[in-house]
Amino acid sequence: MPLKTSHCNSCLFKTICDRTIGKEDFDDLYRSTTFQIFRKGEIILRQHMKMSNLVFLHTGIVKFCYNNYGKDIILTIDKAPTLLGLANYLNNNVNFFSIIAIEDCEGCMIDEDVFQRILTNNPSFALQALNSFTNMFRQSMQSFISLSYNQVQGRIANILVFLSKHIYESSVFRLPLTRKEIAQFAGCSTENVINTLRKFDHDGIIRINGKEIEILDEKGLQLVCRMG
Amino acid sequence: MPLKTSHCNSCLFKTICDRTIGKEDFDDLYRSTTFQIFRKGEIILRQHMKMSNLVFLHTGIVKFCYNNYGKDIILTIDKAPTLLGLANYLNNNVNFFSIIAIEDCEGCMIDEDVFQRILTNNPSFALQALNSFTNMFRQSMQSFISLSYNQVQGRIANILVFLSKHIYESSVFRLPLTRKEIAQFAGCSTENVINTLRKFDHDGIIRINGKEIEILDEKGLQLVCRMG
DNA sequence: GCCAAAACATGAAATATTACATCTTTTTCG
DNA sequence: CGAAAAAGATGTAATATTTCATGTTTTGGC
Repeated sequence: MPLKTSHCNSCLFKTICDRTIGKEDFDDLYRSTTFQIFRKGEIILRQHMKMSNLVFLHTGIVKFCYNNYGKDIILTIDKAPTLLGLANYLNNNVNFFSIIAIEDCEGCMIDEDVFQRILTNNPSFALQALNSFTNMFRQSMQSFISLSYNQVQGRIANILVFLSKHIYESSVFRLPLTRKEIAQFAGCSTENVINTLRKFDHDGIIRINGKEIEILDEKGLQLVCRMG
Repeated sequence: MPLKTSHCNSCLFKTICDRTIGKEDFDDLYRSTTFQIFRKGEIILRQHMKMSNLVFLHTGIVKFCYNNYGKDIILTIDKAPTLLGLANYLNNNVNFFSIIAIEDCEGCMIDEDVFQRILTNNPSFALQALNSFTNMFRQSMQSFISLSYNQVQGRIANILVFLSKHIYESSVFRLPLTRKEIAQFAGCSTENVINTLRKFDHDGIIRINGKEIEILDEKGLQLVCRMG
Protein backbone atom coordinates (compact mmCIF):
# COMPACT_ATOMS: atom_id res chain seq x y z
CA MET A 1 0.00 0.00 0.00
CA PRO A 2 2.72 2.56 0.78
CA LEU A 3 4.12 1.68 -2.64
CA LYS A 4 0.91 2.82 -4.26
CA THR A 5 1.21 6.35 -2.97
CA SER A 6 4.83 6.77 -3.97
CA HIS A 7 4.13 5.41 -7.42
CA CYS A 8 0.97 7.24 -8.28
CA ASN A 9 2.46 10.70 -8.39
CA SER A 10 4.57 9.88 -11.39
CA CYS A 11 2.39 7.04 -12.69
CA LEU A 12 2.38 6.82 -16.46
CA PHE A 13 -1.20 5.63 -16.48
CA LYS A 14 -2.15 8.79 -14.63
CA THR A 15 -0.18 10.83 -17.15
CA ILE A 16 -2.04 9.21 -20.01
CA CYS A 17 -5.38 9.60 -18.29
CA ASP A 18 -4.72 13.25 -17.46
CA ARG A 19 -4.74 14.02 -21.14
CA THR A 20 -8.07 12.35 -21.82
CA ILE A 21 -10.15 12.22 -18.65
CA GLY A 22 -10.86 14.77 -15.96
CA LYS A 23 -9.47 14.84 -12.42
CA GLU A 24 -12.74 13.64 -10.96
CA ASP A 25 -12.86 10.57 -13.19
CA PHE A 26 -9.24 9.80 -12.52
CA ASP A 27 -9.70 10.04 -8.77
CA ASP A 28 -12.59 7.63 -9.13
CA LEU A 29 -10.35 5.23 -11.03
CA TYR A 30 -7.53 5.83 -8.57
CA ARG A 31 -9.59 4.87 -5.54
CA SER A 32 -10.50 1.57 -7.17
CA THR A 33 -6.96 0.43 -7.98
CA THR A 34 -4.69 -1.76 -5.92
CA PHE A 35 -0.97 -2.07 -6.41
CA GLN A 36 0.33 -5.57 -6.99
CA ILE A 37 3.66 -7.34 -7.50
CA PHE A 38 3.77 -10.40 -9.76
CA ARG A 39 6.75 -12.74 -9.47
CA LYS A 40 8.33 -14.40 -12.48
CA GLY A 41 6.03 -17.20 -13.66
CA GLU A 42 2.96 -15.88 -11.87
CA ILE A 43 -0.31 -15.76 -13.77
CA ILE A 44 -1.69 -12.23 -14.01
CA LEU A 45 -4.82 -13.14 -15.96
CA ARG A 46 -5.94 -16.73 -16.41
CA GLN A 47 -7.50 -18.06 -19.63
CA HIS A 48 -11.26 -18.79 -19.43
CA MET A 49 -11.53 -17.05 -16.05
CA LYS A 50 -14.06 -14.29 -15.68
CA MET A 51 -12.23 -11.20 -14.51
CA SER A 52 -13.52 -7.93 -13.21
CA ASN A 53 -10.14 -6.21 -13.42
CA LEU A 54 -7.85 -4.70 -15.95
CA VAL A 55 -4.18 -4.35 -15.09
CA PHE A 56 -1.98 -1.41 -15.83
CA LEU A 57 1.56 -2.83 -15.97
CA HIS A 58 4.17 -0.41 -14.61
CA THR A 59 7.28 -2.55 -14.95
CA GLY A 60 8.18 -5.98 -16.33
CA ILE A 61 7.65 -8.25 -19.30
CA VAL A 62 4.73 -10.62 -19.82
CA LYS A 63 3.76 -13.38 -22.23
CA PHE A 64 0.29 -13.95 -23.69
CA CYS A 65 -0.38 -17.68 -23.51
CA TYR A 66 -3.10 -19.78 -25.02
CA ASN A 67 -3.70 -23.35 -23.98
CA ASN A 68 -4.97 -25.30 -26.96
CA TYR A 69 -6.11 -28.80 -25.99
CA GLY A 70 -3.36 -29.15 -23.41
CA LYS A 71 -0.66 -27.65 -25.58
CA ASP A 72 0.75 -24.28 -24.50
CA ILE A 73 1.20 -21.63 -27.11
CA ILE A 74 2.74 -18.17 -26.78
CA LEU A 75 0.80 -15.58 -28.77
CA THR A 76 2.94 -12.54 -28.12
CA ILE A 77 5.18 -10.78 -25.63
CA ASP A 78 4.48 -7.36 -24.18
CA LYS A 79 6.31 -5.06 -21.80
CA ALA A 80 5.45 -2.24 -19.42
CA PRO A 81 4.06 0.33 -19.62
CA THR A 82 0.93 -1.25 -21.06
CA LEU A 83 -2.71 -1.87 -20.28
CA LEU A 84 -3.50 -5.57 -19.96
CA GLY A 85 -6.90 -7.16 -20.30
CA LEU A 86 -8.54 -4.91 -22.86
CA ALA A 87 -9.25 -7.75 -25.28
CA ASN A 88 -10.67 -9.77 -22.42
CA TYR A 89 -12.76 -6.83 -21.25
CA LEU A 90 -14.27 -6.57 -24.70
CA ASN A 91 -14.99 -10.30 -24.59
CA ASN A 92 -17.50 -10.10 -21.73
CA ASN A 93 -14.63 -10.29 -19.26
CA VAL A 94 -13.92 -13.88 -20.18
CA ASN A 95 -10.20 -14.09 -20.73
CA PHE A 96 -9.21 -15.10 -24.24
CA PHE A 97 -5.77 -16.11 -23.03
CA SER A 98 -3.56 -16.11 -19.97
CA ILE A 99 -1.08 -13.35 -19.28
CA ILE A 100 1.96 -14.56 -17.35
CA ALA A 101 4.92 -12.63 -15.93
CA ILE A 102 8.21 -13.73 -17.48
CA GLU A 103 10.10 -11.51 -15.11
CA ASP A 104 9.06 -9.77 -11.89
CA CYS A 105 6.35 -7.22 -12.65
CA GLU A 106 4.52 -4.40 -10.91
CA GLY A 107 1.01 -3.41 -11.83
CA CYS A 108 -2.20 -1.77 -10.70
CA MET A 109 -5.48 -3.65 -10.74
CA ILE A 110 -8.21 -1.45 -12.20
CA ASP A 111 -11.84 -2.06 -11.34
CA GLU A 112 -13.79 -3.02 -14.43
CA ASP A 113 -16.98 -1.15 -13.50
CA VAL A 114 -15.14 2.10 -12.96
CA PHE A 115 -13.25 1.60 -16.19
CA GLN A 116 -16.48 0.97 -18.05
CA ARG A 117 -18.08 4.11 -16.62
CA ILE A 118 -15.19 6.28 -17.70
CA LEU A 119 -15.10 4.63 -21.09
CA THR A 120 -18.72 5.46 -21.83
CA ASN A 121 -18.41 9.02 -20.53
CA ASN A 122 -15.21 9.93 -22.37
CA PRO A 123 -15.22 9.46 -26.14
CA SER A 124 -11.54 10.43 -26.38
CA PHE A 125 -10.56 7.93 -23.70
CA ALA A 126 -12.61 5.28 -25.48
CA LEU A 127 -10.95 6.17 -28.74
CA GLN A 128 -7.54 5.82 -27.16
CA ALA A 129 -8.44 2.45 -25.68
CA LEU A 130 -9.69 1.42 -29.10
CA ASN A 131 -6.46 2.58 -30.65
CA SER A 132 -4.44 0.58 -28.20
CA PHE A 133 -6.58 -2.45 -29.03
CA THR A 134 -6.09 -1.85 -32.75
CA ASN A 135 -2.34 -1.73 -32.29
CA MET A 136 -2.42 -5.02 -30.48
CA PHE A 137 -4.57 -6.41 -33.26
CA ARG A 138 -2.09 -5.25 -35.89
CA GLN A 139 0.80 -6.72 -33.91
CA SER A 140 -1.05 -10.04 -33.62
CA MET A 141 -1.74 -9.92 -37.34
CA GLN A 142 1.95 -9.58 -38.08
CA SER A 143 2.86 -12.50 -35.83
CA PHE A 144 0.03 -14.45 -37.33
CA ILE A 145 1.28 -13.93 -40.85
CA SER A 146 4.87 -14.64 -39.98
CA LEU A 147 3.95 -17.79 -38.11
CA SER A 148 1.54 -19.16 -40.62
CA TYR A 149 3.28 -18.54 -43.87
CA ASN A 150 6.98 -18.78 -43.11
CA GLN A 151 9.25 -21.69 -42.47
CA VAL A 152 10.74 -22.18 -39.03
CA GLN A 153 13.87 -20.14 -39.80
CA GLY A 154 11.79 -17.14 -40.83
CA ARG A 155 9.57 -17.44 -37.78
CA ILE A 156 12.50 -17.53 -35.38
CA ALA A 157 14.18 -14.65 -37.20
CA ASN A 158 10.94 -12.71 -36.82
CA ILE A 159 10.84 -13.42 -33.09
CA LEU A 160 14.42 -12.17 -32.69
CA VAL A 161 13.63 -9.00 -34.62
CA PHE A 162 10.47 -8.52 -32.57
CA LEU A 163 12.32 -8.87 -29.26
CA SER A 164 15.11 -6.60 -30.43
CA LYS A 165 12.89 -3.88 -31.84
CA HIS A 166 9.77 -3.87 -29.71
CA ILE A 167 10.81 -5.28 -26.35
CA TYR A 168 14.47 -4.37 -25.79
CA GLU A 169 15.02 -1.66 -28.41
CA SER A 170 18.61 -2.82 -28.67
CA SER A 171 20.61 -5.26 -30.80
CA VAL A 172 22.04 -6.82 -27.62
CA PHE A 173 19.76 -8.37 -25.05
CA ARG A 174 19.28 -11.25 -22.70
CA LEU A 175 16.66 -13.73 -23.96
CA PRO A 176 13.71 -13.65 -21.59
CA LEU A 177 12.48 -17.01 -22.89
CA THR A 178 13.80 -20.53 -22.68
CA ARG A 179 14.36 -22.48 -25.90
CA LYS A 180 11.18 -24.38 -25.13
CA GLU A 181 9.21 -21.13 -24.83
CA ILE A 182 10.64 -19.86 -28.11
CA ALA A 183 9.42 -23.14 -29.62
CA GLN A 184 5.95 -22.47 -28.19
CA PHE A 185 6.12 -18.98 -29.69
CA ALA A 186 7.40 -20.13 -33.09
CA GLY A 187 5.19 -23.20 -33.25
CA CYS A 188 8.01 -25.72 -33.70
CA SER A 189 10.05 -28.21 -31.70
CA THR A 190 12.59 -27.19 -29.08
CA GLU A 191 15.39 -28.93 -31.00
CA ASN A 192 14.53 -26.92 -34.07
CA VAL A 193 14.92 -23.69 -32.11
CA ILE A 194 18.31 -24.76 -30.78
CA ASN A 195 19.57 -25.82 -34.20
CA THR A 196 18.24 -22.74 -35.95
CA LEU A 197 19.78 -20.36 -33.41
CA ARG A 198 23.09 -22.17 -33.75
CA LYS A 199 22.83 -21.96 -37.54
CA PHE A 200 22.26 -18.19 -37.31
CA ASP A 201 25.35 -18.02 -35.06
CA HIS A 202 27.45 -20.06 -37.49
CA ASP A 203 26.27 -17.90 -40.38
CA GLY A 204 27.41 -14.82 -38.47
CA ILE A 205 23.93 -13.28 -38.34
CA ILE A 206 23.76 -13.36 -34.56
CA ARG A 207 26.14 -14.09 -31.72
CA ILE A 208 24.68 -16.28 -29.03
CA ASN A 209 26.05 -17.27 -25.67
CA GLY A 210 23.50 -19.01 -23.51
CA LYS A 211 20.74 -16.46 -23.14
CA GLU A 212 22.84 -13.50 -24.26
CA ILE A 213 22.03 -12.53 -27.81
CA GLU A 214 23.58 -9.97 -30.12
CA ILE A 215 22.22 -9.29 -33.56
CA LEU A 216 25.27 -8.78 -35.77
CA ASP A 217 23.71 -8.58 -39.21
CA GLU A 218 20.26 -7.01 -39.01
CA LYS A 219 19.87 -6.84 -42.78
CA GLY A 220 20.68 -10.54 -43.01
CA LEU A 221 18.18 -11.35 -40.29
CA GLN A 222 15.49 -9.28 -42.03
CA LEU A 223 16.21 -11.22 -45.20
CA VAL A 224 15.64 -14.51 -43.38
CA CYS A 225 12.35 -13.06 -42.05
CA ARG A 226 11.16 -12.57 -45.60
CA MET A 227 12.72 -15.52 -47.36
CA GLY A 228 13.33 -18.13 -44.64
CA MET B 1 -29.80 4.02 -58.07
CA PRO B 2 -33.34 2.61 -58.26
CA LEU B 3 -31.91 -0.45 -56.55
CA LYS B 4 -30.94 1.65 -53.56
CA THR B 5 -34.49 2.71 -52.84
CA SER B 6 -35.95 -0.76 -53.17
CA HIS B 7 -33.28 -2.19 -50.93
CA CYS B 8 -33.21 0.36 -48.21
CA ASN B 9 -36.69 -0.29 -46.90
CA SER B 10 -35.74 -3.74 -45.72
CA CYS B 11 -32.03 -3.12 -45.35
CA LEU B 12 -30.48 -5.09 -42.51
CA PHE B 13 -28.02 -2.33 -41.78
CA LYS B 14 -30.95 0.02 -41.27
CA THR B 15 -32.55 -2.55 -38.98
CA ILE B 16 -29.39 -2.76 -36.92
CA CYS B 17 -29.00 1.00 -36.85
CA ASP B 18 -32.61 1.55 -35.86
CA ARG B 19 -31.95 -0.19 -32.60
CA THR B 20 -28.95 1.95 -31.71
CA ILE B 21 -29.14 5.29 -33.49
CA GLY B 22 -31.95 7.77 -34.04
CA LYS B 23 -33.85 8.43 -37.27
CA GLU B 24 -32.03 11.69 -37.82
CA ASP B 25 -28.61 10.06 -37.60
CA PHE B 26 -29.67 7.23 -39.84
CA ASP B 27 -31.04 9.59 -42.48
CA ASP B 28 -27.70 11.35 -42.38
CA LEU B 29 -25.93 8.05 -42.94
CA TYR B 30 -28.46 7.06 -45.57
CA ARG B 31 -27.92 10.14 -47.69
CA SER B 32 -24.17 9.45 -47.76
CA THR B 33 -24.38 5.87 -49.01
CA THR B 34 -24.23 4.62 -52.57
CA PHE B 35 -25.30 1.19 -53.70
CA GLN B 36 -22.68 -0.84 -55.51
CA ILE B 37 -22.35 -4.21 -57.22
CA PHE B 38 -19.02 -6.06 -57.05
CA ARG B 39 -18.36 -8.83 -59.57
CA LYS B 40 -16.53 -12.02 -58.62
CA GLY B 41 -12.83 -11.21 -58.31
CA GLU B 42 -13.31 -7.47 -57.90
CA ILE B 43 -11.39 -5.69 -55.18
CA ILE B 44 -13.70 -3.99 -52.69
CA LEU B 45 -10.95 -2.54 -50.50
CA ARG B 46 -7.33 -2.52 -51.57
CA GLN B 47 -4.42 -3.10 -49.16
CA HIS B 48 -2.35 0.00 -48.33
CA MET B 49 -4.91 2.30 -49.98
CA LYS B 50 -6.33 5.13 -47.92
CA MET B 51 -10.10 4.77 -47.92
CA SER B 52 -12.78 7.11 -46.78
CA ASN B 53 -15.54 4.52 -46.98
CA LEU B 54 -16.83 1.58 -45.09
CA VAL B 55 -18.92 -0.98 -46.91
CA PHE B 56 -22.03 -2.66 -45.63
CA LEU B 57 -22.22 -5.95 -47.53
CA HIS B 58 -25.80 -7.00 -48.32
CA THR B 59 -25.15 -10.18 -50.27
CA GLY B 60 -22.16 -12.28 -51.26
CA ILE B 61 -18.95 -13.79 -49.92
CA VAL B 62 -15.58 -12.04 -49.67
CA LYS B 63 -12.00 -12.99 -48.85
CA PHE B 64 -9.57 -10.94 -46.74
CA CYS B 65 -6.24 -10.97 -48.55
CA TYR B 66 -2.82 -9.88 -47.45
CA ASN B 67 0.05 -9.51 -49.85
CA ASN B 68 3.29 -10.32 -48.08
CA TYR B 69 6.33 -9.51 -50.20
CA GLY B 70 4.58 -10.57 -53.39
CA LYS B 71 3.00 -13.67 -51.90
CA ASP B 72 -0.79 -13.68 -51.54
CA ILE B 73 -2.27 -14.89 -48.32
CA ILE B 74 -5.91 -15.37 -47.36
CA LEU B 75 -6.58 -14.27 -43.80
CA THR B 76 -10.24 -15.17 -43.53
CA ILE B 77 -13.53 -15.44 -45.39
CA ASP B 78 -16.64 -13.46 -44.53
CA LYS B 79 -20.18 -13.34 -45.85
CA ALA B 80 -23.05 -10.90 -45.96
CA PRO B 81 -24.57 -9.33 -43.99
CA THR B 82 -21.47 -7.74 -42.54
CA LEU B 83 -19.75 -4.41 -42.14
CA LEU B 84 -16.42 -4.28 -43.99
CA GLY B 85 -13.57 -1.90 -43.31
CA LEU B 86 -13.87 -1.43 -39.56
CA ALA B 87 -10.33 -2.61 -38.87
CA ASN B 88 -9.09 -0.33 -41.62
CA TYR B 89 -11.13 2.56 -40.27
CA LEU B 90 -9.50 2.10 -36.90
CA ASN B 91 -6.10 2.05 -38.61
CA ASN B 92 -6.27 5.66 -39.81
CA ASN B 93 -8.18 4.52 -42.89
CA VAL B 94 -5.13 2.78 -44.27
CA ASN B 95 -6.27 -0.66 -45.31
CA PHE B 96 -4.54 -3.49 -43.47
CA PHE B 97 -5.53 -5.93 -46.16
CA SER B 98 -7.53 -6.22 -49.35
CA ILE B 99 -11.12 -7.41 -49.39
CA ILE B 100 -12.04 -9.20 -52.60
CA ALA B 101 -15.38 -10.59 -53.79
CA ILE B 102 -15.23 -14.34 -54.33
CA GLU B 103 -18.74 -14.30 -55.73
CA ASP B 104 -20.93 -11.45 -56.98
CA CYS B 105 -21.69 -9.09 -54.11
CA GLU B 106 -23.95 -6.14 -53.35
CA GLY B 107 -23.01 -3.48 -50.87
CA CYS B 108 -23.49 0.09 -49.74
CA MET B 109 -20.56 2.48 -49.49
CA ILE B 110 -20.77 4.41 -46.22
CA ASP B 111 -19.10 7.77 -45.87
CA GLU B 112 -16.39 7.64 -43.24
CA ASP B 113 -16.98 11.13 -41.86
CA VAL B 114 -20.67 10.50 -41.30
CA PHE B 115 -19.85 7.15 -39.72
CA GLN B 116 -17.35 8.79 -37.41
CA ARG B 117 -19.84 11.47 -36.36
CA ILE B 118 -22.46 8.90 -35.45
CA LEU B 119 -19.89 6.76 -33.66
CA THR B 120 -18.84 9.57 -31.35
CA ASN B 121 -22.43 10.64 -30.66
CA ASN B 122 -23.84 7.19 -29.92
CA PRO B 123 -22.08 5.17 -27.23
CA SER B 124 -24.30 2.14 -27.88
CA PHE B 125 -23.56 2.22 -31.61
CA ALA B 126 -19.86 2.53 -30.84
CA LEU B 127 -20.10 -0.36 -28.43
CA GLN B 128 -21.76 -2.47 -31.09
CA ALA B 129 -19.09 -1.60 -33.63
CA LEU B 130 -16.48 -2.48 -31.05
CA ASN B 131 -18.20 -5.75 -30.42
CA SER B 132 -18.21 -6.57 -34.08
CA PHE B 133 -14.51 -5.78 -34.21
CA THR B 134 -13.86 -7.99 -31.19
CA ASN B 135 -15.65 -10.88 -32.83
CA MET B 136 -13.51 -10.47 -35.91
CA PHE B 137 -10.46 -10.37 -33.67
CA ARG B 138 -11.49 -13.58 -31.93
CA GLN B 139 -12.15 -15.27 -35.25
CA SER B 140 -8.72 -14.19 -36.51
CA MET B 141 -7.18 -15.49 -33.30
CA GLN B 142 -8.70 -18.90 -33.88
CA SER B 143 -7.44 -19.07 -37.45
CA PHE B 144 -4.11 -17.84 -36.26
CA ILE B 145 -3.77 -20.59 -33.70
CA SER B 146 -4.98 -23.28 -36.06
CA LEU B 147 -2.63 -22.15 -38.79
CA SER B 148 0.41 -21.67 -36.65
CA TYR B 149 0.37 -24.68 -34.42
CA ASN B 150 -1.22 -27.42 -36.48
CA GLN B 151 0.06 -29.54 -39.30
CA VAL B 152 -1.40 -29.11 -42.77
CA GLN B 153 -4.11 -31.76 -42.24
CA GLY B 154 -5.39 -29.96 -39.18
CA ARG B 155 -5.34 -26.58 -40.90
CA ILE B 156 -7.32 -27.83 -43.88
CA ALA B 157 -9.78 -29.62 -41.61
CA ASN B 158 -10.22 -26.34 -39.74
CA ILE B 159 -10.92 -24.50 -42.96
CA LEU B 160 -13.58 -27.06 -43.93
CA VAL B 161 -15.23 -26.80 -40.52
CA PHE B 162 -15.09 -23.00 -40.75
CA LEU B 163 -16.73 -22.92 -44.17
CA SER B 164 -19.36 -25.43 -43.12
CA LYS B 165 -20.23 -23.77 -39.82
CA HIS B 166 -19.74 -20.08 -40.36
CA ILE B 167 -20.19 -19.51 -44.07
CA TYR B 168 -22.65 -22.10 -45.36
CA GLU B 169 -24.20 -23.39 -42.14
CA SER B 170 -24.59 -26.76 -43.82
CA SER B 171 -22.59 -29.97 -44.14
CA VAL B 172 -23.00 -29.83 -47.92
CA PHE B 173 -21.69 -26.90 -49.90
CA ARG B 174 -19.92 -25.84 -53.04
CA LEU B 175 -16.33 -24.75 -52.36
CA PRO B 176 -16.06 -21.05 -53.10
CA LEU B 177 -12.27 -21.34 -53.33
CA THR B 178 -9.92 -23.00 -55.77
CA ARG B 179 -7.35 -25.45 -54.46
CA LYS B 180 -4.75 -22.76 -54.89
CA GLU B 181 -6.78 -20.36 -52.75
CA ILE B 182 -7.23 -22.99 -50.06
CA ALA B 183 -3.45 -23.34 -50.13
CA GLN B 184 -3.11 -19.59 -49.64
CA PHE B 185 -5.55 -19.85 -46.75
CA ALA B 186 -3.88 -22.87 -45.15
CA GLY B 187 -0.34 -21.68 -45.80
CA CYS B 188 0.78 -24.74 -47.73
CA SER B 189 1.32 -25.90 -51.32
CA THR B 190 -1.52 -26.49 -53.75
CA GLU B 191 -0.51 -30.12 -54.15
CA ASN B 192 -0.71 -30.63 -50.42
CA VAL B 193 -4.29 -29.34 -50.43
CA ILE B 194 -5.25 -31.69 -53.24
CA ASN B 195 -3.65 -34.71 -51.58
CA THR B 196 -5.08 -33.91 -48.16
CA LEU B 197 -8.61 -33.44 -49.48
CA ARG B 198 -8.33 -36.73 -51.35
CA LYS B 199 -7.04 -38.42 -48.19
CA PHE B 200 -10.05 -37.12 -46.24
CA ASP B 201 -12.26 -38.52 -49.02
CA HIS B 202 -10.55 -41.93 -48.91
CA ASP B 203 -10.84 -41.98 -45.13
CA GLY B 204 -14.58 -41.39 -45.48
CA ILE B 205 -14.49 -38.14 -43.52
CA ILE B 206 -15.72 -36.07 -46.46
CA ARG B 207 -17.09 -36.76 -49.92
CA ILE B 208 -15.61 -34.58 -52.59
CA ASN B 209 -16.55 -34.17 -56.23
CA GLY B 210 -14.81 -31.24 -57.86
CA LYS B 211 -15.97 -28.27 -55.86
CA GLU B 212 -18.92 -30.06 -54.25
CA ILE B 213 -18.14 -31.00 -50.68
CA GLU B 214 -20.07 -33.00 -48.14
CA ILE B 215 -18.86 -33.49 -44.62
CA LEU B 216 -19.74 -37.08 -43.73
CA ASP B 217 -18.04 -37.49 -40.37
CA GLU B 218 -18.03 -34.22 -38.49
CA LYS B 219 -16.66 -35.77 -35.32
CA GLY B 220 -13.80 -37.26 -37.31
CA LEU B 221 -13.08 -33.93 -38.94
CA GLN B 222 -13.08 -32.17 -35.57
CA LEU B 223 -10.61 -34.79 -34.34
CA VAL B 224 -8.27 -33.98 -37.23
CA CYS B 225 -8.61 -30.28 -36.34
CA ARG B 226 -7.27 -31.01 -32.89
CA MET B 227 -4.79 -33.78 -33.59
CA GLY B 228 -3.80 -33.40 -37.24
C1' DG C 1 -17.88 -24.88 -80.31
C1' DC C 2 -13.09 -24.15 -80.01
C1' DC C 3 -8.91 -22.58 -78.09
C1' DA C 4 -6.17 -21.02 -74.44
C1' DA C 5 -5.69 -20.58 -69.80
C1' DA C 6 -6.44 -22.02 -65.49
C1' DA C 7 -7.45 -25.56 -62.32
C1' DC C 8 -6.90 -30.19 -60.85
C1' DA C 9 -4.36 -34.44 -60.34
C1' DT C 10 -0.37 -37.63 -59.61
C1' DG C 11 4.14 -39.50 -58.49
C1' DA C 12 9.04 -39.05 -57.44
C1' DA C 13 12.89 -36.65 -55.58
C1' DA C 14 14.60 -33.08 -52.56
C1' DT C 15 14.08 -30.65 -48.40
C1' DA C 16 12.28 -29.40 -43.87
C1' DT C 17 10.71 -30.80 -39.56
C1' DT C 18 9.83 -33.68 -35.75
C1' DA C 19 10.65 -37.38 -32.54
C1' DC C 20 13.72 -39.96 -30.05
C1' DA C 21 17.80 -41.16 -27.50
C1' DT C 22 21.50 -39.53 -25.04
C1' DC C 23 24.52 -36.38 -22.97
C1' DT C 24 26.18 -31.91 -20.77
C1' DT C 25 25.30 -27.68 -18.46
C1' DT C 26 22.67 -24.64 -15.69
C1' DT C 27 19.22 -23.60 -12.33
C1' DT C 28 16.48 -24.45 -8.32
C1' DC C 29 15.64 -25.57 -3.78
C1' DG C 30 15.94 -28.05 0.69
C1' DC D 1 26.54 -27.01 -0.64
C1' DG D 2 24.70 -30.80 -3.11
C1' DA D 3 21.07 -33.39 -5.27
C1' DA D 4 17.39 -33.17 -8.41
C1' DA D 5 15.22 -30.97 -12.00
C1' DA D 6 15.18 -28.22 -15.83
C1' DA D 7 17.38 -26.41 -19.78
C1' DG D 8 20.42 -26.82 -23.49
C1' DA D 9 22.89 -29.50 -26.99
C1' DT D 10 23.65 -33.06 -30.62
C1' DG D 11 23.05 -36.78 -34.04
C1' DT D 12 20.01 -39.98 -36.29
C1' DA D 13 15.87 -42.05 -37.99
C1' DA D 14 11.14 -41.25 -39.17
C1' DT D 15 7.78 -38.25 -40.99
C1' DA D 16 5.82 -34.22 -43.27
C1' DT D 17 6.06 -30.98 -46.79
C1' DT D 18 7.55 -28.80 -50.87
C1' DT D 19 9.17 -28.70 -55.46
C1' DC D 20 9.24 -30.29 -59.92
C1' DA D 21 7.76 -32.61 -63.96
C1' DT D 22 4.00 -34.09 -66.39
C1' DG D 23 -0.67 -35.10 -67.77
C1' DT D 24 -5.77 -34.50 -67.51
C1' DT D 25 -9.91 -31.84 -66.82
C1' DT D 26 -12.54 -27.75 -66.40
C1' DT D 27 -13.47 -22.94 -67.30
C1' DG D 28 -13.94 -18.64 -69.70
C1' DG D 29 -13.86 -15.77 -73.58
C1' DC D 30 -14.31 -15.04 -78.74
